[in-house]
Amino acid sequence: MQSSTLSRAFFDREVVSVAQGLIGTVLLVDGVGGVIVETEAYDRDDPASHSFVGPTARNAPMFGPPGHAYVYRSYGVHWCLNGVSRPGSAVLIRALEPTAGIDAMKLRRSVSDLRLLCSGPGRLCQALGVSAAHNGLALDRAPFRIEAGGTTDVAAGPRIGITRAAEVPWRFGLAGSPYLSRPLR
DNA sequence: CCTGTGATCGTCT
DNA sequence: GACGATCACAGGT
Repeated sequence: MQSSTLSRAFFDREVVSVAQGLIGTVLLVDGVGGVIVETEAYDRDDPASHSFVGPTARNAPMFGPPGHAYVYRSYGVHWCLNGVSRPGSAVLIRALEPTAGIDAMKLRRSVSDLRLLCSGPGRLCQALGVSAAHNGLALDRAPFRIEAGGTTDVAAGPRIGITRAAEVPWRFGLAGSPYLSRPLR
């Protein structure tokens, strides 16, 4: 029996609900990945969001159809993966609990500690091999796969690494998971 | 455990 | 020309 995968309709909802709902699902890229344990929501009218300034070349996927990937480069070094929700909104995937393709992830990251494999948006993209080549691709077909999971233990807190709207509690995580990029009290 | 800092480059001013 | 939705490492507590 195959696990059900998330449909486009899942992403065509209010972005905060999507961010919360992604916690506990399984994200795979070419079969490599794990359980999503940390996300952040970014909205169209959100000063911290890349979409706040309106459509640009970089944020174009955020204004495209729901259920697609928005991948951007962070600090000139790292890649970060988002799932696009309604126009101008997206969910940043911040951390996974590694479960599939662990050897491949260790090789890509040159790290053996499971807790350091996918605990951060840049780290998980490196572990899963996500790059600009994935920008704009649909999340419900290869190489992506997101399997429905679900959890009831979602905690919230302020988002990380932003300066504007820093107090908005749109960071979500699996409470107590050792795979969070940072504790979520 | 915690804080500070350099790396590095695309994007927008 | 400035600034990041980050990471790794160094050093002090």
